[in-house]
Amino acid sequence: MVVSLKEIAARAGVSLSTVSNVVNGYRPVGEETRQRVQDAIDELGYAPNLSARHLRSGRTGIVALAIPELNNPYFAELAGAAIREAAGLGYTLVMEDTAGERERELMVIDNSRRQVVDGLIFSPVAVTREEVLARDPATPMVLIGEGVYDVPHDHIAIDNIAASHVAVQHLVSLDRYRIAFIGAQAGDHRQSAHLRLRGYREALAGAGLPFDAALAAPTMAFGRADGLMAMRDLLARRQPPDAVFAYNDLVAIGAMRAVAEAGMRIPDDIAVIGIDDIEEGRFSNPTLTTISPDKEHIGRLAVQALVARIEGKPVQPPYDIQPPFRLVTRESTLGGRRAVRP
Amino acid sequence: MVVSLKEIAARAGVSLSTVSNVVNGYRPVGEETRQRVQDAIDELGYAPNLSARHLRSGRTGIVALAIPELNNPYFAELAGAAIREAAGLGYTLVMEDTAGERERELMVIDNSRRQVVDGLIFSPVAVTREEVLARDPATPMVLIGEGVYDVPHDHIAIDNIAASHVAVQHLVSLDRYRIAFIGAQAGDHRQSAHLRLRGYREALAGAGLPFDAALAAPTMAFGRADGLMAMRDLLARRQPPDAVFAYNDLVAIGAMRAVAEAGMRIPDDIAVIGIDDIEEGRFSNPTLTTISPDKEHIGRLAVQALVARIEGKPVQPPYDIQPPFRLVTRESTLGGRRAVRP
DNA sequence: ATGAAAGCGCTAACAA
DNA sequence: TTGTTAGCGCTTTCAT
Repeated sequence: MVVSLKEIAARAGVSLSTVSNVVNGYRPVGEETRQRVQDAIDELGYAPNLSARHLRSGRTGIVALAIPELNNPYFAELAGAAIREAAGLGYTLVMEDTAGERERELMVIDNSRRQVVDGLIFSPVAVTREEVLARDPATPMVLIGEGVYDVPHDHIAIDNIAASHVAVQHLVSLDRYRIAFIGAQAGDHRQSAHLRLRGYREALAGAGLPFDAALAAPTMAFGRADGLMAMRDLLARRQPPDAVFAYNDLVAIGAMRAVAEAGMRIPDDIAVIGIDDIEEGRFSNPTLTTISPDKEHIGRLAVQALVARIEGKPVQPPYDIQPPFRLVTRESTLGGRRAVRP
Repeated sequence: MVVSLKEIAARAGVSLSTVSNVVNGYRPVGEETRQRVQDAIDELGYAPNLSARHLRSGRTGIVALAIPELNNPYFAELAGAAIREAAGLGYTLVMEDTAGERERELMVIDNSRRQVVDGLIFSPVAVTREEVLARDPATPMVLIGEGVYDVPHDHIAIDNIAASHVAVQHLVSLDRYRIAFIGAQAGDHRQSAHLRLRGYREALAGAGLPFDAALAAPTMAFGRADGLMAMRDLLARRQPPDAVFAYNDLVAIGAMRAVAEAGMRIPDDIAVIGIDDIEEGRFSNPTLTTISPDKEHIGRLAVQALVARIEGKPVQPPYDIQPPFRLVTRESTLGGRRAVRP
């Protein structure tokens, strides 16, 4: 049996608006009245009808998280944090999988379609800067990860260049000199592939190492299969690399698989490092050295920033937050030391 | 600018209900009128207000998928299929992560909380049969995976016993005789752990092998870390197993990690098989033999069954569907044959 | 401090 | 085939 304000009002012998006020605290209510209403609510088990509330107030209490691949554990882990934070702030988070396709991304940012969410956290892949600018800004949006830059939206992403520096420097510190990068992207979208490539080149230069275009392997996408294929190519070269910096952990895991297939050893023959610190890399053979962004932090921050916009907190210029990250060394670069606790 | 039915009606010179009818097709509309209305809709960019529609019709067009762990790639992959199917049927799917906690599961099945979803797809872990029965059946629910049995709800899950038979028989066919099972559950919840254990025992018996309780390792949960720990214990035994059947792929991967840590070889010393066929197992070292349920199928079926209930299709007794599965052999049981395509 | 009442945008029953 | 209208449950303005 569904209970509405009306039943509560009747039971407590007060008007609709009084009940509404005890529920929402929009205006003060006398202590004795409040108690009576509260009792009625508890007894009858009232819960507000969100659609009605929305129809009247214009808010749905729903925020969306649009990501390119639910399959990518990085996003799955991030989503977990975002869902929890949203729930804590009284919002429901719904996930949309854009598959990284421009079409679906456009659908997602064009919220006017159905005014069903109060805000959007979006990890863009294929969409252009112009398309983002053209968007109706009525519902707030915060960008995570891949950046579409120079756009009036909050943006949360690690410092890709700095992260790449750390990764490459780690490899250099291991006396590796033919360091490959897997995930060099061709097109001008997927900014972070660019940034990571740039960081890679800068770090090489900083270490006095030459940049060899043959070692910067482009991929179609950024999954395990892409890493596998790129690494096979690299290994087929006359001079294979002695280390690999992968765009992300998934690519790194694919690359490690290719090395194993080829009967070579990690890290003895080839050291491997990724970015993301997905759980998978803590249990792979060998375990994967990686750059670990604080996913929990990113998820919470994204939701907080979005909710702040939705609720019209003092209008700030768009944030551009770079959450912390750290190097986590494991077997794929440090070798034989078997970890006791992964 | 948000456009409502009223604007369309005005622009097309017809009444509200006519516009509503061309949008929803509830009653026929004259061809010429329809065209005029459609033009207005296209020009003005009308999209229905879902909250208003819901308030009136009692339907939100939202279905929930409640799973114990977003982090488990099995569920992530399943969710992808479910989201697509839901979208195809005109529903939005929202995900809830129960973390396998009884509290959160109870929240989820008690939809009266806020009548915000039309139906629920639920993968129960901790909740009891009685708690499911006590639920207000007003909004339909379909159960997937872990079963709470003898309950009036559609249920979709592979035949756990048959799957376990196939797994164990595969190991037996490899001349393994000390076959361990990791994931034997103590409590009476998590039915499928029971069923898989039972299938394991039956298959051993069928092969004329003794059941050794020391080889049926219980775990706290079913993640990589659980498999790792259980396998370490198993390896510390005087007589370690020569094969392992793991509750799922995640557990299997943890177990494989423990074997690697111990400096033993897979499958030479120990063969490993899991259930789920998550992508991770196609790229692990070694690649993981597994029982592959048709996740796409499960996801679609669950949504279809739910939507059928929601839309009040001819009332059938609850389905109990067992989607197909198949054995996928890889290196963790077949050894050295390096796959060319994983 | 409380109540009455006007809609939010839509669907569906009732009329024509 | 089309139009009119009564709410769905709630928030919020205007009275009291």
